[in-house]
Amino acid sequence: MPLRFYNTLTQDVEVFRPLQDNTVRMYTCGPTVYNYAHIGNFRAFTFQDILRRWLRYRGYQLNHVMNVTDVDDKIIVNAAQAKKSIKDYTAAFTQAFFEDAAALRLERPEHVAPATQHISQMVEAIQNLAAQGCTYQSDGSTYFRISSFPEYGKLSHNDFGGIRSGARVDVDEYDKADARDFVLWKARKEGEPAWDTPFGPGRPGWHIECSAMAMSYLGETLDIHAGGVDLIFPHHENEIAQSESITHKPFARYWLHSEHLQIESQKMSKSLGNFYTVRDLLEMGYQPEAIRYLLASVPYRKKLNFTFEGLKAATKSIERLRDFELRLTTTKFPPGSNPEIAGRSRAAIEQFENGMDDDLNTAEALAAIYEYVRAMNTAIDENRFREDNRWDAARVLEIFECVFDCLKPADQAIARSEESPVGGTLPDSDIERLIEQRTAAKKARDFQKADAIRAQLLEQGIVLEDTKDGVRWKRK
RNA sequence: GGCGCGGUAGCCAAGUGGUAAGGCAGAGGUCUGCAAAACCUUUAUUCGGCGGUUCGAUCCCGCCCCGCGCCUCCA
Repeated sequence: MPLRFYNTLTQDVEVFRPLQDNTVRMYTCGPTVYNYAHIGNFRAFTFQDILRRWLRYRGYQLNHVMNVTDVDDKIIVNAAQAKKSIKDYTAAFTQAFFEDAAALRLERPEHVAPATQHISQMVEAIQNLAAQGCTYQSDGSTYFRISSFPEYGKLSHNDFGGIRSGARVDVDEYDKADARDFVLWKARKEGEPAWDTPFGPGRPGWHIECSAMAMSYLGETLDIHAGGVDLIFPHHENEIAQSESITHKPFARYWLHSEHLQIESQKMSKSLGNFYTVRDLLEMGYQPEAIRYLLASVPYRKKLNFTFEGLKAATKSIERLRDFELRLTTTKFPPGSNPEIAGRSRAAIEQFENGMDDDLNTAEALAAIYEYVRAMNTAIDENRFREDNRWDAARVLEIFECVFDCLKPADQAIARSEESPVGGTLPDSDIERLIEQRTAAKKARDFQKADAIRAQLLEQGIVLEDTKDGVRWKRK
């Protein structure tokens, strides 16, 4: 089965094919840098990362643009409260965002587009819309006239036909002709940043940046546009209205939306205090790979119930896979290759691929890995695993890592020094020497001394495992 | 009210018209000087409830109950 995605536009699962040759032109809605992004935000960004990685695994070249909204109401308010310039304020949170993203091993898109660096493209887009009669001005602001776009509502599947200007709209509340009209350009206000334009000084409305930047980097029709479900309406609906009014062509062919993350079955909110950032969780001592694994392990269209129990389970799951990888690389196997193992490896890869191809069903893909790992552990226990089968197993783990990227530990020196400043980093040579001493003690049947050495190493975060091929150790 | 998503074992979570993947946790066991790791067995006669279609439904249809999201800024 070919690669398929659920398309919000058609409400159906569709086979994916890029418009032009082998390149996928993709636009995703990035962060608004008014604060630290929380793990709910990062669920969406992790989904986008998984999407990127799987597209590439499937042989596509990527041209991915992500915007950074660096001017909006909240930014203006927060920066003022922090007594910082907009520029300094957003620069700090932009940097923090990419630090967190790096901790979660999110690939950097080919283009990161800050809104304030693309004002001219937005101005051009608005002028184009004005020329086509899709806009009007009111009190110095420029609005998009929704009645000029009959298809409005096709993404969110809302029927706005019945709602006409004046019908149920409180005309005093807005300066808009129709309650659903949205602002393209906000009139200048005292104390707010503003740019001079042919249609007056002011700053961009939220939606226009995505249309303008997406089309300037990727052309009139994108292959994929992705974001969180909360963006379907009005943001993406408005993007379609703007873009298609300009080009009269489809703006994006596949619309992919990730579901929200909930915390302990509740909505995430500041008032409930259940609002976690990546750095909150890292400070609690959780591994970034575990956060990534947890966010990636639940298929993106399903609500993800974040719990600490789940985060701990993710940590243990990764440990199991790491232990398997360690066993593979440290065990001595008889020479040759067992064709049964090779065949089982190919089957695991196929199952993994089938899962991912099915609208990025990561749960299915993971099941393939775990079933495989258990089968291989059994094969090793029963001495059916051969030297050359190492490469079969390594290939399976490699493909897993292409997507999940959580086996290689983060910089352990840093992680450990934060967690246990006393413990420090014991050099490998010291560890090896202590292990030799313990082995000698064991040989002399001095188990008390042997266990003391093992306990001593454990205090340093070093776990020993006796195997028939000798002692294996790992950092906890 | 409109639009949309979901309710599967203690927790997380796949899935199919023919009788329930996987992970974590729990219990028992094998192995081990003891551990660790690994493996084995075990944990849903049952998939929110009630009807219907069908030889047969967790999966299709209807109704109901519950949770969540969007409809204003929001991943």
